[in-house]
Amino acid sequence: MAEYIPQSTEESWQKAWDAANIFHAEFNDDNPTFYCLEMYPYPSGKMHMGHVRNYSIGDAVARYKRLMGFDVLYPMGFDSFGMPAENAAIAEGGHPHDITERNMASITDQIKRMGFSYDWRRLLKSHDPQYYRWNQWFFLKFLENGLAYQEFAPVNWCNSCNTVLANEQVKAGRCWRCNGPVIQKEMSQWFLNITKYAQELLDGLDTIDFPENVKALQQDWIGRSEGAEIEFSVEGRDDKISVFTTRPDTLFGVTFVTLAPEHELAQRLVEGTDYEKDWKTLHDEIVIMSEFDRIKNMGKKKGVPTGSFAIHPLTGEHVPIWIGNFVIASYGTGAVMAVPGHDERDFEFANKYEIPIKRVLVMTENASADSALEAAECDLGWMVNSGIEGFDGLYGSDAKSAVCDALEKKGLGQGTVNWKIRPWLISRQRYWGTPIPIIHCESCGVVPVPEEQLPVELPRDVVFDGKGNPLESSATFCNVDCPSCGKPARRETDTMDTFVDSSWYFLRYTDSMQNEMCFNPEIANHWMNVDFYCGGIEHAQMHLIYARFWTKALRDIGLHNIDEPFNELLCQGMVNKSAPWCDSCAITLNVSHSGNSCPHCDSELSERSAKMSKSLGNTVSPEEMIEKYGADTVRLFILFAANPTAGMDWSDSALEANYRQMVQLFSMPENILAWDGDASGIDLWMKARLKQRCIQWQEAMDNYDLRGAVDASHFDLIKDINWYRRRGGANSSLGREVLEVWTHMISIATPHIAEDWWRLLGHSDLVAGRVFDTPGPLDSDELAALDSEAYLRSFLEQARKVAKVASKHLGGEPNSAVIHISRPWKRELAQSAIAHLESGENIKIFAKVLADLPFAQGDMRGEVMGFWGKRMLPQIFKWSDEEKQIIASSLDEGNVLRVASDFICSDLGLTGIDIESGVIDVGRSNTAIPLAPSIVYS
RNA sequence: GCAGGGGUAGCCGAGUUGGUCAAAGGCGCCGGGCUUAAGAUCCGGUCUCAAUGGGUUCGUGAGUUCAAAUCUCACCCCCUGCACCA
Repeated sequence: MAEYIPQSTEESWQKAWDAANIFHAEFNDDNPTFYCLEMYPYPSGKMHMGHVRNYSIGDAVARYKRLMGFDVLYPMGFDSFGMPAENAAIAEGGHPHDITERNMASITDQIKRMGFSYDWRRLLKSHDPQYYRWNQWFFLKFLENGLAYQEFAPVNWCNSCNTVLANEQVKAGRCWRCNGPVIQKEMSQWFLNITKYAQELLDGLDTIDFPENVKALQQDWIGRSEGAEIEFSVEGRDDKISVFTTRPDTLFGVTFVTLAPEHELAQRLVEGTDYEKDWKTLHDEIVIMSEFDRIKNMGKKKGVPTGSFAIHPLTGEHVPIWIGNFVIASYGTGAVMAVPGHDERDFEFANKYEIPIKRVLVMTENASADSALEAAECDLGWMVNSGIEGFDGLYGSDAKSAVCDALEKKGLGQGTVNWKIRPWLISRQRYWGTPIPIIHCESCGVVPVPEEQLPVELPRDVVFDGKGNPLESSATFCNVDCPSCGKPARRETDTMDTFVDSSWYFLRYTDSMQNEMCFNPEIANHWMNVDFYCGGIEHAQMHLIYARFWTKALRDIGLHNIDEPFNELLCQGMVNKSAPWCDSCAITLNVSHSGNSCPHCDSELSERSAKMSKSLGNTVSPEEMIEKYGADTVRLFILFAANPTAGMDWSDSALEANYRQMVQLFSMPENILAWDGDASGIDLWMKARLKQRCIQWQEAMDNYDLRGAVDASHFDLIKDINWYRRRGGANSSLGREVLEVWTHMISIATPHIAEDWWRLLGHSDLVAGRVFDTPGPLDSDELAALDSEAYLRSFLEQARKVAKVASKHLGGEPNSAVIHISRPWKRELAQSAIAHLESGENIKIFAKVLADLPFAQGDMRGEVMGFWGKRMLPQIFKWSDEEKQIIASSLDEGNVLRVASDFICSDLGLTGIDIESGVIDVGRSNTAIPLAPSIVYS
């Protein structure tokens, strides 16, 4: 028998696929399309298990859709700009370009070894000038329509990366990439006004199939809050203070106004007064802090008075103006109307500085307006103490809009919506990214690079010394003539955030084999949007928001007509492996501590599953695993070990088990093709079972339940074949039929072995390039065959249980049995009860119906009625739909067992069985009920 | 605090339109067949008891129902994100 040696066959099948061009996606207007995409990977030098899992999932989906007759677009490429390559260039010398190309070549080899069905012709790489020129082109378009702009602003600055960061790239006050501290710095920067699309980004979430948690993350990030912008004038000055609040209904409770220390008015209010010194102290303390540290320190509320007063827009009251450390300049207007009676933070602040607290809401209707406030009452309530006619008694949104209306009439405020999402800062002071196509001219100012001069390419004559922006070291790059006036000018040296690259790559894939335009709108519209997008949850807010924004922005400059780039998003779970865990320190340790005690507290270590990571040392190299077991085994393990969205634990023993499964599968065609029998009674069952498994497999795949699909194709069918053989089946032509269908089913998860099978079946084409002619639905004969076999199997299971008990009583192994099928009236009873139930009647009145049935008359009445109440009533509900259907069907229990009696005897080790059915008087064996005959051994 | 997702047998994990559920499948473990033998494979078992039956199980407690892993309420715990956000 041939041996399973995937190492020697897999690569040749990969070459065969390649040579046959079967993964090339072509534009056919009439065919149904499917766009399957995995998140644009950064080309590190090595493929890791996360990649393997991601692509194994995507590839199975792509192959499935191809089998089902779709034109499948399934491309691959590299998000190849970014700081790791530049940092490597600084650390080890060399150039980011060369390092990137080297890494790409090596990871590409590894990806190809897995046999994924990509259309490699469409390969993208961000650092290709033919790619990033379009980033520049889009930027110019955005500049034209005002979506891109430059602003001098305080920004997040990462010292170790030497660049600014977008807000969402700052995690817990630290750089998302290097984890270094982030400080605030004022710089002139380029922004894209993503806030213009905030509402659409929020609404769009309802139209796409993203997981709930991703939707929640995006909603949080977009951060819509509805409220009012209200203007307070300042006593004795022309200045106005504009505040944003979500609670205009509490406006009458304002007892002070608070400004951010760096609010431009703050300084002017205190200048030259006694209050200036205190303000200066607070201000200086605040401005050096990162936003994160400020928020962290908000627990310690600090404030200084200004000595000035603001004028309440509706009542005209004068309230003091304070400066507080808890107000952030960049959020809203940098000023807060403080309502201590109904806001916890203001309550605390007012108490600390002895500012009056006023009740303007009550929490129950008609409650006393004078009751004391023990704490801030922050829920919605009924307005009281408004001091102006027409507000008291209003609640919730009525209260809010009444206040907004009043403000609007006076021109001092209006209802408005505030967003947490802020303009996207795209400037980066690094080399390895898309140069921003701008020229700074002393006389003309900021001049866009003319379109025909694109791309602005990255220069090679650059010094990577880790000091400042390397682009500034290139004279050839920086010195340029102004396109407008021709005088010497200087190029912008900022490059774009690399999230720009991944914001439209999926559009480029649809038409990446030309350099005339970014993509042809007709072609993009044909393939888009992405039907199935698979990747990690870590991109839930950055990439997945930017890409949605970019898609809408390109739509609005007329490049396509797609609203949302991704339809179904699947976030694959982590790949974990156990690592030492200290329960008392609550930390996971590097695997080098395995078997030792905790290095911190010396207590005993246990094991816990943790995300594979270099720092824990619990990684598994895909390369080694492929080398050892072959790509198909790794793929099978990955898909079978857990559902795509669940975390999965790496297990060497489970991997070995899957390898054995592959070995077994490999031998299947040879075994089956050696069958030399003729048609037999069990053939119908085998045919039906094959159809059933195929349906199960299709349903699972349609729901992206890859585990369920693999279960049917790689595990269940083997068991079915075994059963068929046990039941005497060996029909050679049926065997071939099974294999033909089965090969298609295994080809999506383990494509190489599927080709082995296909070749053994005598085909000269490739199964990977086929459309699957599925066996279709089950007919009634096939359903009956499934029923009778299911009945037989459950009978055997029961008979074995009983045999155990019986041998105790008999004092030895039984050698024969009498099987009593339930008496005919019991089946009739069951049938009428099921019919009764299914007609929608209440089961409780069935006893009356029963009393009129023919078999419940005379002497039998007592027994029948008793049996109904005690035994049959609960049983009716225990039967499955399938079993109920069998009972209602024409299945003849006695006949099924009689036909199979030889098989039953050999299976139970009996010399003979006697089957009694249709018998009225069965003596002591009256426990039999439909589908559960009684068995008496002797 | 708010939001989203979870808690199922030794472990992993399916199952949540109430009855198909003592609960799929995998791993582990045990027994048997095959084999000179090992591995692989095949068959069976794997909550519990006085066992063709009964008892007790699906985070905890209560409730609805003829019937609850599944529905309702409260609580506990875990993961993820947001957070003195105006």
